[in-house]
Amino acid sequence: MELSERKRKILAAVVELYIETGEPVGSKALCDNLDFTVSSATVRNEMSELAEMGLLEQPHTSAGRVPCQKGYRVYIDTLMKKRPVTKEEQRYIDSLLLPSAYDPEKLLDGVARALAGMTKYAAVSTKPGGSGADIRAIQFVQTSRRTAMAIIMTSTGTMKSRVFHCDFDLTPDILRVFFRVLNEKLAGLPVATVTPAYIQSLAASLGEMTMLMSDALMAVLDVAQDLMQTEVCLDGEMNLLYHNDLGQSEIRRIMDFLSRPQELSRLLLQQTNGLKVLIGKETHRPELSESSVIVSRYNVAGREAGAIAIIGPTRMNYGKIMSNIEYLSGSVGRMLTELLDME
Amino acid sequence: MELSERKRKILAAVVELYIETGEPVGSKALCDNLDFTVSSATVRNEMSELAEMGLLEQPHTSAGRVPCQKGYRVYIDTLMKKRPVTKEEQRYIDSLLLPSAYDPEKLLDGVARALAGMTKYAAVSTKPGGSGADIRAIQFVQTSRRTAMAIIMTSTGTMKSRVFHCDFDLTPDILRVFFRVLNEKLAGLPVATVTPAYIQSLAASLGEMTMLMSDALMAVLDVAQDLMQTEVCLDGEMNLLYHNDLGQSEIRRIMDFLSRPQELSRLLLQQTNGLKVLIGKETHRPELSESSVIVSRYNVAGREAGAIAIIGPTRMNYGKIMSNIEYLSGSVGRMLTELLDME
DNA sequence: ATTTAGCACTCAAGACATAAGAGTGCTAAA
DNA sequence: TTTAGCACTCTTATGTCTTGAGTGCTAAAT
Repeated sequence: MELSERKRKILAAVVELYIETGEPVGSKALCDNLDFTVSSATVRNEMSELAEMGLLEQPHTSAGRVPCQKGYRVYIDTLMKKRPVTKEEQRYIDSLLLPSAYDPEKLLDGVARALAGMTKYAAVSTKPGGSGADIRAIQFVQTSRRTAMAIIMTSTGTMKSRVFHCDFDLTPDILRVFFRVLNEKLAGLPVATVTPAYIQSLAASLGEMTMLMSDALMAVLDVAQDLMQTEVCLDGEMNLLYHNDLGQSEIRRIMDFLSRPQELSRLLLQQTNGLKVLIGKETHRPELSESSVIVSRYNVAGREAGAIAIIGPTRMNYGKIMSNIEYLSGSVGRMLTELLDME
Repeated sequence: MELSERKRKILAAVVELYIETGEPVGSKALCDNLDFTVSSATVRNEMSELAEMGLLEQPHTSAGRVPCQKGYRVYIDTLMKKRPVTKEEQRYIDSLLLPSAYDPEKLLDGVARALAGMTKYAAVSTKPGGSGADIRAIQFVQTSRRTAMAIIMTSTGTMKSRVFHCDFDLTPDILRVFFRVLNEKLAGLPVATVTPAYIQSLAASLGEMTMLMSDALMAVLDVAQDLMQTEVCLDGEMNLLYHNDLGQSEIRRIMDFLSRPQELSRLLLQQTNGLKVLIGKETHRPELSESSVIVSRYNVAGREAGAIAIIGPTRMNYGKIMSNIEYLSGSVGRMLTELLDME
């Protein structure tokens, strides 16, 4: 069936009214919200056809219509007018990000917090993966008689550390050896190089020093693998509690999903193309079959580096939130790119 | 009124049965759970007196009795038999903590996670405060042309960092100056020494280097203040969603409280004396007036260093949880003390 | 060929009544 | 002091009725 201009307007009005009020919208209420005048009967006929087309649905016979997932999809793709971010919002966002502008680790924490605060939904951000980063330096600092901390700094300004324990007393000299050997061998290499196999072969090549260094090597391997893992920042999960279109069990399912960082980051990073909206089943995650995800990849130096997203009920103000996320992800990308360019 | 032996037994039985089932307990059901035989009428009389004394209450006229907060208090103080941790539980706890045994930062994350996993309530732990720690060393690592990272290591094995930006290009030589000057001035001092005033005076004493170092100084100050702040680790907040004696709004209030780390840590750290149970209003926090907090201070080298706690509904299995927390806090204290002794 | 008015129909939600069941409190006997 | 017995209370579940919102259909109007 064709989607006439009038149907499009009616669909848009239904979606917008429903998003605003949360109540199923009836033919009468809808009449008052159209920019042309027709009787409620006409609207009823149109709505009934929209329902047939699978764009609207009725909670029960004598209720108004509610957009179903396909309806939202059409609305977002072809009907919605994007509301640009206001100057105030821009200023607000910028002011939230500025304090951590020089630290990529903290920056993405800040992004998640800002996003959660602005949208009142659950917000996620992934840190720019270690995949592209090189090892800049490896530091060792003694923390007690037999323990020390290995710290890897990367070219992207990320830093990770791990405390490790040796079966012999450490001395500044030993630490210097750790430092010298490992920086000699690893500095400048991509983090991804440091695999268990690589460390193994490195250990083998050390001759009589192998024993001395094995704990340090394991620690460095650990840190490197930590660095390789995409880290996700989560904020505002409890915002979900305040939306009463999410039922108790619905909330639980979302929270369950949010508590699995690998799956979460996979969902976000398999998206592409900048801004994307996943409505309910489009997420292909049973836990999210009644919620929506708005995700935007951010680019660092022209390459997709990470993603930021919000998760909330299907009924949300897409226009506003999409523009917010888009602006935010642009800002983050720009900031990170600048950091990189400053090298 | 006196609390006769029989009343004590009845109170204990009511509390235990209620904790187990979650249903108000009636006189008849109670008869079957007493280690002596009396008629339900007798029990009724006793219960009615316990109610008068403010230890039990009735949700409504024709319902059984439910312990009220004072009732729980008496139960915990004088009636409850502590259930010692089983060997299995010990092994389980130990296995959870061992991986991060050498890293105080991660250890307390692990504790919160373990506690949340075992108890199915929301768990909190505070990291051993920087108050007692000395600065062991300050490292500087360049992260881009004009940014660098300042890292402070403390005597307790804690490490914090901050990226900062300078208005001039950094060189290895400049970083070496940062390193030399700041370690000379600050290494060995208690972290608490590094106040804004102290940094100010330090800056003043640097003569012509003041300009060069001001960004680095501010970063170090920032890190030091970060270190001084008690950090709290939170885990298992969403466990609360699964307890149906907590209503929607109740959960929200608790979550609200949990999201304010300063208040949370204050509540925990103002407790003393090892293990403590705060029932409802005893917390003196309106948000927690219907929940209980079980908190245990842990000692490092004989001094109260931090605290671990769980927060959940008033109706919880105090016996089991108290012994778990006690064991856990003992373990943590021991581990941290060992770390310290290894210096 | 559309659009509209009118009307019968459906269904959810609220109000109200009723019945069942759990548990108490009281009284009087043991 | 304890217990049996019984009346009483209050919740919860169930069922019925009513109301109102909103639809779908039909037939008239444009």
